[in-house]
Amino acid sequence: MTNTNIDRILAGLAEVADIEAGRAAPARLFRPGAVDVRAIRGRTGLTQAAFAAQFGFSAAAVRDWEQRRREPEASARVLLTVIDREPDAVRRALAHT
Amino acid sequence: MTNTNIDRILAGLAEVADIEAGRAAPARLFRPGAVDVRAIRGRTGLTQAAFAAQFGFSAAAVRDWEQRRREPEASARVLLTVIDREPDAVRRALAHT
DNA sequence: GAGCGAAATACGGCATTGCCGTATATATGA
DNA sequence: TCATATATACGGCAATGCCGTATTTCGCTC
Repeated sequence: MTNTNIDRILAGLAEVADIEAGRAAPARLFRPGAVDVRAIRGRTGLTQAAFAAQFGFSAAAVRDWEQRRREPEASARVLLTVIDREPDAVRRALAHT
Repeated sequence: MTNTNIDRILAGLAEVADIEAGRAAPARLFRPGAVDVRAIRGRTGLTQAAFAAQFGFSAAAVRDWEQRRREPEASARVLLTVIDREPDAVRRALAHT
């Protein structure tokens, strides 16, 4: 373990360069940043409770997100994005149950 | 606080009866049960790492789910269901970023 | 069959969220 | 004004998210 950490740093820098040059794929293609839960819900015209019920969230989670007390997990951010952009597809997928 | 707990139990039973009779809506319309992550991923033909990268999960979460070490959150279960049934819609929604 | 690399399994461990419950505030309509 | 629906605020425990790494299994070539 002489210069293993330095090696790792160099490898990391090389990877960043590769990704930026398009020679490699980033670890996570879709990196969901912060989502505006209230805005997304607002577009659906639903109350917090109804929104949670329709899309399988717990009401508590939606509350915490809109109050900015908690940040939605990566999975939740992705789902919220899909709800925002393809709401009918989400409803179709959930209706089957 | 004499019989407040008994009251609550009775109210709960009444609510269950209402829901089963169709007179009331359950707290969560879509209740995503257990999902078979490996099966869903298998249908996509992706490795754990690629699956995670494509849909915004962390590789660690996918690993934990498939090893049945952790159970995916409600949001993740819903997203996995949507991925299974409307994969193109999910890709479309995520491509915009 | 041996050897190799990719993929998956297994697990320790801390930070963070999920989720529940309840009290308070803020509309909105009768 | 009163009542109801909706949203805000927050304490608190259990559970997952996520990272790191060691080990095992799988698929392939030689």
